[in-house]
Amino acid sequence: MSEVAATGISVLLVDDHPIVRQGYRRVLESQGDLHVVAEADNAADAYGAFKAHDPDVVVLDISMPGASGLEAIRNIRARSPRARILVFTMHNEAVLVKAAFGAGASGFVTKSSEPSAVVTAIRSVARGERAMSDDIAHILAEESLSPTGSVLDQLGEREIEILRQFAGGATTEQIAAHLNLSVKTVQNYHYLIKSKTGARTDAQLVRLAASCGLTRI
Amino acid sequence: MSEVAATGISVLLVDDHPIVRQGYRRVLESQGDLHVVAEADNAADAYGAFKAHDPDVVVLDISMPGASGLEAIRNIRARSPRARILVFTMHNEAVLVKAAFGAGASGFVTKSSEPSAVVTAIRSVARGERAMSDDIAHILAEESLSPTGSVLDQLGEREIEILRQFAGGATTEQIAAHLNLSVKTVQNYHYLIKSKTGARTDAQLVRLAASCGLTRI
DNA sequence: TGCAGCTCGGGCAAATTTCCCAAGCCGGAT
DNA sequence: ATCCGGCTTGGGAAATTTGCCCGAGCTGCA
Repeated sequence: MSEVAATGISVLLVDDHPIVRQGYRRVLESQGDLHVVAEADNAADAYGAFKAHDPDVVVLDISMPGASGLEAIRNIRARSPRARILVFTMHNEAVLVKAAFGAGASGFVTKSSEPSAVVTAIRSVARGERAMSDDIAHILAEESLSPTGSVLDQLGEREIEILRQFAGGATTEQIAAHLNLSVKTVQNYHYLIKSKTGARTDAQLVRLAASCGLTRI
Repeated sequence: MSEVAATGISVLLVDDHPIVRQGYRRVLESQGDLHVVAEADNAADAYGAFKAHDPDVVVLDISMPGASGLEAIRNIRARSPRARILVFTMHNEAVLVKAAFGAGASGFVTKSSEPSAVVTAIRSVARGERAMSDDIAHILAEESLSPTGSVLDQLGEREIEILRQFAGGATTEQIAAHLNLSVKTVQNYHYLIKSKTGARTDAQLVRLAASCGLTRI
């Protein structure tokens, strides 16, 4: 592994937009102590690049959600528990942030942050510290004060899975077949999810799922 | 106005993410002939910055959709018909592209394009040419061949309005009350819209509406 | 004039949603 | 060990909605 103090901080950049990667690369390299040693344009390639270059920090954008971003984090951490991963995305849902940290991320910075915030966060993460941008901290703080946590916290695993598929456009039959359940059970879940979340309409459910990063539109 | 050949191309950068702007700025300036003379972080400020700096090209990102991006384009073009605007976004829906050109954009490049594509597009647009990235051209070409144009083209005004409200989360009753229609009529529209668009599920309908910019999530 | 398409709504069988209920399971608290 | 609570799975029955067919009034256009 690299000696941070001696050689600076090596960074693996994961983002699905080439131009965005190039931009970040320039911003980071202009700092002097940050070196982008590799790039990947999708979650699947991220681990290969990580193994090949053993960077001090992985800066992972990925338009998220879906789960591919989270999977990439888990993927890397599962095999290299030492890995430092900084999530850098335009999304700012509390659920997403929690999920990212839960999956093993060391930091979470939104794109609305000052450019310097990313750089600072990378250095913090490289030192083994946790890091997040101010807006994320506020959102998390706000959320921890409100009695009602994230909407998804009220839902069980099965419910979340069914909500995801439903919001993705699947019919009740398709979901039932997919999960090996009776149509009736899926219908009941559908109803249960609506009551739990307070959604009165399927459309509201879809919007909810989307705003929680459960599905991308 | 500036002499392109003599002074290079001046660019106004509009993007809501500061770090992204900084990245683009570096990428563009490294080209030698491109100079970022101003930045704006929202559609509303874009025109002010345009008037103040009279750039050769406006590179406009804006997370879109909504309409704020389109409004910014119309806004600028309405008062400065000479303005060259290059839309640069991660969205690639045909409807959005058409809307952008319809609003007066000169070019449309997606973020999935090669970095060089943006630079090339900026130069083309500065010369007064139309420009678009390969993927956009393919999507438009594909669409022009399919008998079904944009999904929204098949829908009447009333249908679109009902679809918008429905996708926004309104119940059938609310829509009926809002538009002074019988619930039955709204139900019939709901059904009609589904058959016309081929959506089999309410969720699919919402996604469709969102992808057409009919509703923001 | 006549056709075509949008808007509006009735009707009715079939499907779905809405609730209520029960049972098995599992983990944590007593 | 036992009980409680929550998740998961489904049945049942009434209430609604959907899927499709229909007719009527209106407008624009050939």
